Amino acid sequence: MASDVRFLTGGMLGQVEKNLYFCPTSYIAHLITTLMESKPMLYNTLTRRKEEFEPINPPHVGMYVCGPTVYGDPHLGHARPAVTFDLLFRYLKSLGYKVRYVRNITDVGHLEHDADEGEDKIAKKARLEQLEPMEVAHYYTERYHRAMDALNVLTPSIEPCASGHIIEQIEFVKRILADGFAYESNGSVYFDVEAYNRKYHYGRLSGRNLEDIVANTRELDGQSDKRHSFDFALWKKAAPEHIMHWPSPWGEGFPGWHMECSAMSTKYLGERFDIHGGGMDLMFPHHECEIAQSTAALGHDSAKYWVHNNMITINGQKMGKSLGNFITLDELFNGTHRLLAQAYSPMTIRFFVLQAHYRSTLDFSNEALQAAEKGLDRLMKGIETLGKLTPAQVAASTADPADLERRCAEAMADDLNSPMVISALFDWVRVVNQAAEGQQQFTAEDLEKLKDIFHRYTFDILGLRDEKAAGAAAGRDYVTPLVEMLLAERMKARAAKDWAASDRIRDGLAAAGIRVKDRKDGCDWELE
RNA sequence: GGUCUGAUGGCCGAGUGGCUAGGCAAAGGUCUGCAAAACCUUGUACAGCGGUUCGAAUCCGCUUCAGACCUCCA
Repeated sequence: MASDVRFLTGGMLGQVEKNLYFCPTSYIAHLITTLMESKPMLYNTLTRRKEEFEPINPPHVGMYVCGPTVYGDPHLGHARPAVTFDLLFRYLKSLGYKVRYVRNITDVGHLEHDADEGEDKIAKKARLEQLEPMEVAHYYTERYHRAMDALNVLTPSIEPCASGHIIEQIEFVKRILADGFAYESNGSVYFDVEAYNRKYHYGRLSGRNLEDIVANTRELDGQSDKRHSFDFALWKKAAPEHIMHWPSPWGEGFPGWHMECSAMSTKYLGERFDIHGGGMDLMFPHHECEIAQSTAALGHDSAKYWVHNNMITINGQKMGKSLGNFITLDELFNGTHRLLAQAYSPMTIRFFVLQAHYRSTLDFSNEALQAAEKGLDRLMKGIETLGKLTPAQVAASTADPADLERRCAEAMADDLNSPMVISALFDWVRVVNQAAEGQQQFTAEDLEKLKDIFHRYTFDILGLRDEKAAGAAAGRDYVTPLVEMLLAERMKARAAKDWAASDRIRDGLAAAGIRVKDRKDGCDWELE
């Protein structure tokens, strides 16, 4: 396949042309092979450009993604990073990498309103519902897992929770203190941003510098233990009413929010790892602080590529808990929300997310979801049709499946362009449908190739699932004999031009949720 | 106010110097006894104004509008 020049993109061809004049044929072949094996491109927030993805330690890839804070039901916003990084996880695995994917569960340390004065989110929920904090965390972690299963999001390799890594976090804080980038104050430990900024650059991920941050951070009112308003907590002293606290060298307390990610990514992926992901809204301050913490403790960068997914919006505004405009995944699946015209299946949601590029905002609307639902249906039906195609007795196929493979591979390699993959698949659904009508022919070999490509990209990489087929399979087996019998009767009636009887059977089946599809040679049927 | 993104046809949404993205919706046609399904055909869409260029939706400048972050958020 590497010798096929059609696989080359414009830029590649340019390089080939430049060298064409001086090179022996074998070298050109080598060049083409090399270019064909060029690495996928991934947008790195740190450099603000697409970069070739090269793992630090191939074939191993370490990926850390910020997971949910488990104090509420998972909503549509959570589906975006989950699906995005599931796509990346699946894609990297399909390329042959051995990926260790760590996605954390935040069950302590995440404060409301103000990073230093607010109440812990889990603890607040526990207080309001009179539950043990661990009950709250467990309940919503379960809910999250169920939603992720429904969305066909693969379980990460490791899913550590913050409360289970207090010791590691304390050790991490000690390292930062020892390196002189933190200070203890009244039982709490704060990161010394100024000291850090003298040696490194605080704000480089989010494109800020300390002066901007100083100018835009409100002044301390004198009540705080912090030296500067922009310093952030590594360890917080627990107030007497606080219900979640652990012993530490600085007294009873709990870790700062940003600490868990630094400690757990280092523990499971090492001091240097490949990918760190999360929502764009976490860039500042969370990821910025994480970089500062890790760099302060380790003396160097920890993550090589920072990947951020954009937000899902509703009426152009970010969908979020704090704005109160979010729709939970359960509500979506059941259609129980005032903004929903109907229920949407988990695969519709997944497809909806995948139809937009992960770095673009994606606007929620019933129209958009309904379009996704129908589009997904078309794709699934196309794959079903493909499964029923029979090879033609021809020397060559009328279309080359390699075209689909190339388009899908190029799209994925170009910063996970799932919309382009879907677009290519749709183009080929048309080809498949044409083949079913006898307007295209495929050799047995090409047919197998085509099936493999469709399955690999649709199911393995995009992670879609044919819900209808799966759900209908059992019911279909059950009703098949009866339906076949009725359809045989209908065929007889049609042969006798008894249209009334024919339509009576068809209408009856339709009422039972069975749609009859007439073909030239007989008929087919499907469950609605 | 600071930093950063974006504005694409009825809707969603790719693309980013010359070549049809795609889906949904709509219209016409083919097939059919009629439907359904499928297929074919149909949309001079790139916020506005300038500039660069043989050529701009794509690059540059300005304007308008929208959004994100700067306090917790995926």
